Amino acid sequence: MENLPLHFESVFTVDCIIFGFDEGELKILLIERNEDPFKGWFALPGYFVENTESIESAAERILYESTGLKGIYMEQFHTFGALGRHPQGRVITVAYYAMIRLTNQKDLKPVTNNLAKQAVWMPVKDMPELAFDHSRIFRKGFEKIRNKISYQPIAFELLPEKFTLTQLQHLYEVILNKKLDKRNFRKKMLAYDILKELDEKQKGVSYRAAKLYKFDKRKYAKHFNKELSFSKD
Amino acid sequence: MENLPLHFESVFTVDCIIFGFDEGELKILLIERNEDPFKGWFALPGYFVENTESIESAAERILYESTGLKGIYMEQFHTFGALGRHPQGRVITVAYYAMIRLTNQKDLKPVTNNLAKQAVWMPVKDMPELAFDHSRIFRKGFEKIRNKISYQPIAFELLPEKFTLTQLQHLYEVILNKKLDKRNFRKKMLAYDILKELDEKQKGVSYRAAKLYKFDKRKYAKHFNKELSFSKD
DNA sequence: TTACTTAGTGTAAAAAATACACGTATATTA
DNA sequence: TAATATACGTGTATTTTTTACACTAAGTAA
Repeated sequence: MENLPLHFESVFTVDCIIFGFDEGELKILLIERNEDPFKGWFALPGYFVENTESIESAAERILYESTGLKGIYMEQFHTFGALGRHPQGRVITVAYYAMIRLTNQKDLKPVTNNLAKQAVWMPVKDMPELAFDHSRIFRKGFEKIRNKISYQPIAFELLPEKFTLTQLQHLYEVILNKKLDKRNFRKKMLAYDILKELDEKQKGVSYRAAKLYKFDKRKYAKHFNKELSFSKD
Repeated sequence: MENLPLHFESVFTVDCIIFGFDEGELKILLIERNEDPFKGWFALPGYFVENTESIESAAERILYESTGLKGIYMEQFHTFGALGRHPQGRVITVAYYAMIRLTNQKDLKPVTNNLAKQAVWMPVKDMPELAFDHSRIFRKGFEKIRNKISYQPIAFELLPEKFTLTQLQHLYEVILNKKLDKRNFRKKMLAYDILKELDEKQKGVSYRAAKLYKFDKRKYAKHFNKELSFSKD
């Protein structure tokens, strides 16, 4: 640390768009701020990055502290550093998105701490205006995902481990905000060859039960030449 | 600036991959470092971001200081913040790429200053190992471009203002690193409807001269719903 | 005028995306 | 146990996009 010109230092943070899918709705995790500035406003979960951790570690830590979850698909999508985005001074923010499985929502206890009065799962369609420039960050991240999902199936982490093709289609429809054709959707999804058909059917529905499928990471990696995991910076 | 927890400050910089296309080769601008660490190594042009400028401004400034050019297509593509990427301490780097027109290369005087002994246009195919983790940054940026160009025509800034379709095809071939079919390439490129055919032919060739075309920003914006310019963070 | 070099062009085949409808299985209820 | 209601699961024809492929035309140079 001897030669670095320290007068160039800036405060910087990680903010996270944490997506969940519950009751047929796409939701994101927001905290309600308990401190000025923007006291009482909703904001993306975020935190300062320590000088002893990588940015990914910081993002993982925030995800963990916000949801108690680890090992989640997470992707850095943009860094925001406009002047004036924080009223108290220059702050650089690296933004990530993550997708998590909301089925055991009971296990997920959104944080309450001195900064956050409460944390809530907010349906994307009901999003209020957020603190700082977080609305803008959200829009940019959401657009990225919408874009990406069109050519790369990345949404499985949002579903329960076992899911039906109809559930998967509903998820796509919510993210893309349009109706999809059932037969074409299934054809295309199966053609990706990344799903494993199970010998099991869904339970507890009052109509013909659908087959369950699992996401197959091995096949995914084979076809998309990518691991579904953190990238190392 | 009153309440920000300053002990979270980090040093951070912008690095730039500046592409040029010259003599049928894709090149990037590198500086040869004149200072430790990595004295004598080649590195991406980069600099510290001041607390009084946005990240984009810093990137523009670096581009200007490295090449004397302004108003160039530039895109942020990733932020690198691994521990240990700088031997003297924690440094966060926001990476951009830019594409510039190398035809008036005489006007471009790569910087010489105390940090940089010299600046050179290095053919991508001859890239040496770079200082810090710059090789990795370069690979990531190059991959992004290669990816993007496949579905969005962004390479015009590399060509002279007026160019032939064959020149454009050569550029694509160099970036994608594969031969393309002439008829299919032209068909597809013209179908984008972003080129303006000029009433003019190339000069000074010892064979049949080809028609010249111009990139049409208006049409581009119309089709891709995007301005070819800086985004404001 | 001839030789040389690149420009410029079309069509057929294959692959991918889209549009579209009905019989089947299961649970519920009358 | 029969009727009803609900979502399941499937195939084909059409259109669009992508790919493969080769020759004549124009201009320069000798």
